[in-house]
Amino acid sequence: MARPSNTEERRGQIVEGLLAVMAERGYERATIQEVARAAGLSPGLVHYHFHDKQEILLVGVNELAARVRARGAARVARASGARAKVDAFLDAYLATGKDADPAAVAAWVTISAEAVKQPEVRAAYEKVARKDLEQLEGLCAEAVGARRARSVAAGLFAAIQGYFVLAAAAPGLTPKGSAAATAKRMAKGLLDEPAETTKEAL
Amino acid sequence: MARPSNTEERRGQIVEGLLAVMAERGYERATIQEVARAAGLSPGLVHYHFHDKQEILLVGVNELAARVRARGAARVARASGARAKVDAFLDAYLATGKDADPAAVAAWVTISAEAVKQPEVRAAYEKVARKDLEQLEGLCAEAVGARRARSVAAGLFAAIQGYFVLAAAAPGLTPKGSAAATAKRMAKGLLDEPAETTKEAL
Amino acid sequence: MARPSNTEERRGQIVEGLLAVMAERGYERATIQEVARAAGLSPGLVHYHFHDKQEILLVGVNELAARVRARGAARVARASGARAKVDAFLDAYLATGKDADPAAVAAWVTISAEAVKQPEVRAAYEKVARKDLEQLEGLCAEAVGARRARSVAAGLFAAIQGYFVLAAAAPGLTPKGSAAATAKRMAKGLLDEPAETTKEAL
Amino acid sequence: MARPSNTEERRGQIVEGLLAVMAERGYERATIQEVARAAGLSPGLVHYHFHDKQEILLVGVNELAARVRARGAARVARASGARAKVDAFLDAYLATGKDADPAAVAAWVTISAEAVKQPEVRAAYEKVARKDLEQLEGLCAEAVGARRARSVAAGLFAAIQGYFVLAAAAPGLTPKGSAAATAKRMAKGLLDEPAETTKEAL
DNA sequence: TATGAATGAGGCTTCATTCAT
DNA sequence: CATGAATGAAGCCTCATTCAT
Repeated sequence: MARPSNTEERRGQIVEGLLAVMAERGYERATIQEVARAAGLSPGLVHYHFHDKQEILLVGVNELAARVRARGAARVARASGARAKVDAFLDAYLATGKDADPAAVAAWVTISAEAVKQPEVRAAYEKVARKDLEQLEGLCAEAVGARRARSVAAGLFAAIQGYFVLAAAAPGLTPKGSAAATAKRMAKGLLDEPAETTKEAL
Repeated sequence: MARPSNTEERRGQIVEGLLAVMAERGYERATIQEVARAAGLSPGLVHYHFHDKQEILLVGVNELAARVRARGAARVARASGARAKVDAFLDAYLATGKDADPAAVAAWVTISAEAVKQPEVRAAYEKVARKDLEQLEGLCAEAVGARRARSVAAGLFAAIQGYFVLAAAAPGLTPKGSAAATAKRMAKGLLDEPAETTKEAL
Repeated sequence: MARPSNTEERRGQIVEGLLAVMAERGYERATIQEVARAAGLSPGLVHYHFHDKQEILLVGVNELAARVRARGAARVARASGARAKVDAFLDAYLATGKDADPAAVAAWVTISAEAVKQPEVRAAYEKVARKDLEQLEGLCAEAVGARRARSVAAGLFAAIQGYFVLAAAAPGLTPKGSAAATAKRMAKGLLDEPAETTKEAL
Repeated sequence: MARPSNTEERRGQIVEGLLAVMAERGYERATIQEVARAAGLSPGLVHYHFHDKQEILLVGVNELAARVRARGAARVARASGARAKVDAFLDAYLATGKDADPAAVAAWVTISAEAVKQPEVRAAYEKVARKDLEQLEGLCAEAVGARRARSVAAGLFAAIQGYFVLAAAAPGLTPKGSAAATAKRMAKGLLDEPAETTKEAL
């Protein structure tokens, strides 16, 4: 008698719809109409499953983070040794070729910009970013000690975010395919650096 | 006797107004009304001096780039030696303290996101980014040769952009004041690296 | 074997739900969803038992009237003497303390306003109001004669409606607990007044 | 060069438009489109001069109150003697014939109902009602002393509000033209009543 | 040049009602 | 009878842009 709920499926569709539209139009210009069309649903239904547009975005932030995180976890698990794990992490985030997901990168950059203005988005963004950053920090700490791991991980994480921005906002500006390799060389430089040098730099 | 044109002054005011409002509301939500108010002008005057809103943004992209470039040029000029010049460049972009300009950073991150969607903005963004990147590449080439300079400069430039994003979108996530120091250590690692290692990485 | 119909019970629940929600949100803002929730039913069921939202309201008008009328009838029956019966009537409508029903008063005021715009509601409102008014008129006629009873009853009835409005729309404006006493004093003045004065007033 | 502001004129037109539409459709159903049409303006202009629909209503509350208050003040000023002033007050509010304003009464009843639900409207409603009530209380106090004036004035004020409701929501229910006369007889009864009776009633 | 009112398209959101299950 | 998802029509509000003065 009672209908089986399909809410989770619908919510998933809608979130995917927003991420897809957002990747090419941005958040503000991703109209509910378009999101609904991308999801294959009627516009009214979007607001049946979500309170407002922002709520879709907040779920999207977590969805996007979960996606790359899954890939990262798998790669890191397969690697052995602290340095290798850091490299695996960087490879996962800066994947090219078939693992690359330009739409996801574009959506992520859009989300970053929304985080600048919308406190709720900022909180969600910061939360997932913090989780990823802390994982990277943990990997770095194995190689370089907890004290230095903080800034090293932050630097590598910043490089990742920056590669995202440049890939989405200025394609053709950076050499294709060099991101992961360069990031790994950055990691090598930061992690192999003798301690005394570090002190000077600080 | 025609009164002297104040168009350039007005245009400057308007661009500053947009950048200021955009830093906290984003581009889409920066209304012409607010921009005009921030500029101390009337709304109608905005469209007298600019064809449309996007035109203000395009000028803003260049204005923002020019600002940091001026600081960068001054610092680089004062430095001597290839490595020192690269460090000066990084210091200029990742300045903290009195030289820091959080509003400009927020506006820049917003512009990056607009560049993802608006071709005209992307073109303008890419142009100014390319100019900065090429300058950095030139500095790196002095230390490491033209062949490797491309990817090294791109990596460092990405790190800068990433630090911008994190500063604006997730303040408190990265250690305060570590950006410039870490970036310089990245540069050191990339530029001092023996050539053979590079080959392997590639 | 068909299960026994629970239609009347369900209709009653739904009407109560509407009155409850209407008391704090008004008719237009009382959504079917909320009404259903307040009734402990599913939204779809509401339109199974009622053709549309207005039909619920029309039943609600009568329900609300019946409630106070029951109390009035009981009190009036216990009183003896024309004046005492009028007082009992006023006491019933302007009850305070445990007999007071602020939600019902708020709902009633809302209904009055709906009656201004919706002809069907006006008809229902007018019908139940007329019935109450005629009862009061009958009581007054015992004391003052049919000729004068009409306007006297109307005045007292107006005072009741006015106390309702003020209680719901401007709580704190009128002295607490004075309504019934003052209304009874009004009744005394109107009913004991010598005939000749009346003529002048008319 | 600077355009002369016509904001006050426009705001007035819009408020009149809302009151007019509200009188026959109620507040919720008075769409901005209709209000604009009634005011002879474009819909967009309404939100140029008012932040939102509620703001128009709040101004309308005061406008409506000011209107009747002006008439009341004039009548009361012309009367001499405490009792005559109270009668003048009642005549002003319960005017019939050419002084009657059925649309204003309908709008006022609608406002009362809105006051039940919207706190901001309630505050505005309470404020203007309090002012009128206090004036009436002052007039009553001259006749009956401050102690009793409070409840007497409240009772008469309630009767006025009740006559409004009945006139708007159930026209034809109360005898035409009897309101002012009956209210004045109520006033006579309440104000001439010997003190000892009052004590008992209290 | 300058002002500020005016326009109108378009987006988000709400919600009564319907309907498949 | 019952559920809850689905629909689609409005409505409020925003805002870039235009224009009379």
